[in-house]
Amino acid sequence: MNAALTLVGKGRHFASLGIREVTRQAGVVPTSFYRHFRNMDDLGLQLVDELGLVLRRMMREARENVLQADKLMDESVGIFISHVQANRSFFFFMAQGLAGESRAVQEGIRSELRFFASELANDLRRLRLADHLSDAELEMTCDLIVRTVAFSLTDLLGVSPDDDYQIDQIRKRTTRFLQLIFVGAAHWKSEGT
Amino acid sequence: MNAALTLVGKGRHFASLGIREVTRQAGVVPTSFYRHFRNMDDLGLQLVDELGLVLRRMMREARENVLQADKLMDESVGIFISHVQANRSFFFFMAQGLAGESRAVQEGIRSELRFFASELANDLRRLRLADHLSDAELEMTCDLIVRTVAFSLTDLLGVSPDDDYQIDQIRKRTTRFLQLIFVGAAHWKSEGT
DNA sequence: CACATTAGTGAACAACTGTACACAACGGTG
DNA sequence: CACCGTTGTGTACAGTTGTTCACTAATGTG
Repeated sequence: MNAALTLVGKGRHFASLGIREVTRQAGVVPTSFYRHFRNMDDLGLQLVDELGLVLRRMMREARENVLQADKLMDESVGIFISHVQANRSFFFFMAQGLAGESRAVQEGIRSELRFFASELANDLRRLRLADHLSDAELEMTCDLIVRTVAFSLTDLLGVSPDDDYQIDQIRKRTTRFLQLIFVGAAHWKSEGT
Repeated sequence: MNAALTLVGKGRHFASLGIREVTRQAGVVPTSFYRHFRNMDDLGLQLVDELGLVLRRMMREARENVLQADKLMDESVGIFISHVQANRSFFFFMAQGLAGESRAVQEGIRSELRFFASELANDLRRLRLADHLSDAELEMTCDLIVRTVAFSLTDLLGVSPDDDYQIDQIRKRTTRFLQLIFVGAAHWKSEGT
């Protein structure tokens, strides 16, 4: 699994990896592959599970560090970006998998994102930051937030990890996106639908 | 190019396609490939160009059909969805390419999206729907809109094209996302930044 | 320690891959 | 018609692929 991630981190697409290639990178003979996985899709599914752990760690850190509501977004986006930097290959895999070739992997990642969104909704409720929204409205908002951040991932993975300037641009842009969404959510009811 | 698109439309990932596979699908001998493309990346780049045309057609249709501002979003999302249905393979390619293996293709698609966002900004200006926003703010809003719709693409491609119920769900959700963003944009200034 | 399970090995296979080359059919222009 | 640039063909080759099988090394439990 590490070998596959390494290759993905080097710019290869998961869908184009072969068994021999992965085992070669792992420093192991091709046949060993079958001791652990039935095929590449299987490997992908197990990677999705590990990806879930990575996302949960990120969420926990965000929960612990976001104390005042006014810095919520700056902090969260910052934590997101630092986790992406620290687990670049995983996030490459995630970005690829969303439109990947294995339906199962695709569905797995999507379900991780849904879970993330619903956890986020819980947190916002808990912090009493969305009292005027119904459950459905809050869920929609969180869904949009997660999607927006997930799309920023594509930007983030497109620039070199050392390019601090570009990364900062992405952070600012993402933060403004979230602010815009929050403003929308804050005034949602007043518009009526 | 059609052969490659066909394979992608069948669920294959572009990154995993080989020259022989594509030429086989095209009903042509492998060596013929080199008469038209240097390698698969080259083919990808030319597909991006064609994708640009598809997007432009879609934009034109939206411009012609969106007459009253109040139905703007319903109409636009509807047009988007019908174009996706009509050019499913192209949009598969686009979704894949965003996190694809060829940096050039990636950049090409991203630039198509940027262009789309800036055209959208022009249109909104022209319709006098964003008079209270500065150019930069409008651009940000349109960027977010395009991203949101692009992400919905992933949802749309994940369900069967005949599953009218699910497609309708996606349309409604996407429309609400856009409404939320518009509400945010409408109240943006008043919040201050 | 002895034993059973798990992880890794090496050789082998047919099938497939990208690419090179010299050659043939085609289509339009003079 | 003759000519030439473009597209397509057939053959060839070395390298890679997924998967199989019988084998050995490592591991942890009684």
